[in-house]
Amino acid sequence: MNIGQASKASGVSTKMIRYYESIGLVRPADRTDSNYRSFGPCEVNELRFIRRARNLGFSVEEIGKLLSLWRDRERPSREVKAIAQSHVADLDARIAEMQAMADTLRELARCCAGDERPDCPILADLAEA
Amino acid sequence: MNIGQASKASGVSTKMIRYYESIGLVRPADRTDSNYRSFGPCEVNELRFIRRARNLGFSVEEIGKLLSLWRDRERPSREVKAIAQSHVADLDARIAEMQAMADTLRELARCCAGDERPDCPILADLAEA
DNA sequence: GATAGACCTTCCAGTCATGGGAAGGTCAAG
DNA sequence: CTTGACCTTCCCATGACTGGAAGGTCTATC
Repeated sequence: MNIGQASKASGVSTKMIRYYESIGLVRPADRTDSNYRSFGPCEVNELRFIRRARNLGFSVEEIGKLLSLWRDRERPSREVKAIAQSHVADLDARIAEMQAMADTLRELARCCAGDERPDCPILADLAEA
Repeated sequence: MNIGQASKASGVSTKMIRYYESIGLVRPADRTDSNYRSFGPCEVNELRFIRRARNLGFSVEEIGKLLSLWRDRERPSREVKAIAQSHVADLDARIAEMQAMADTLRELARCCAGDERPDCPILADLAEA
């Protein structure tokens, strides 16, 4: 399986596969005689794992930890849960922050006529708040 | 007023003031004989405006539009409202995305014993979903 | 007037995860 | 044997910053 096929099978772009290898997130792939990367089902599974973790918003650093726990059949689930929970806390904090922004802006927009007149509470707020 | 004082008065770091100037978000500041930037109350107000807009999550590009509308006393509030509403929609979309991630992870973590045993629904999900 | 240290200047590099593209090697089908 | 679809490495760009080096300037004190 070359990199293009591994990409299709895993849903990770070829660019990203090379990048993950370059930063050490995955082990360097085997090479064919002509220096092409060669992937087996095991490597493709790892790439899929990475893609799913990215879809859940984990950083590459967190994924590194999750991967090594995944590879370790003796890992305590406690460690995985801790990473997940800290990530959830992180997500929640960012959600709350953005929610506050959206609420403020919605309120300002609600008070804005939104017509041809220049009076605008949104700009007034940005200028003087 | 030199850049350090303008920074304190506006809450925008000196690095950022220079950056905003370099990308053309604000007009190049006047210079003293010794080539120091010189700011008046008007420029400081613009910087404050920018800081508040950033706090509401507007991108630099959006802030550029807001600034030029702010400078234009004849602007129709419609245009400002449109920018604000499109930004709110953007925020809402990102919030929904992160909320979905957080919900999924919370559910997975809830099902994870989080003890010394290796069985972990979080890793199982990442590996097989 | 010398010196210290707190400013200022420009420029260059790094962050994070990713995409784009150039220059060149390899492979399979026609 | 050519074509075109792969692959390789390399560097560059993104957005919105932060950090630092090298060097000029200002102000206060000795």
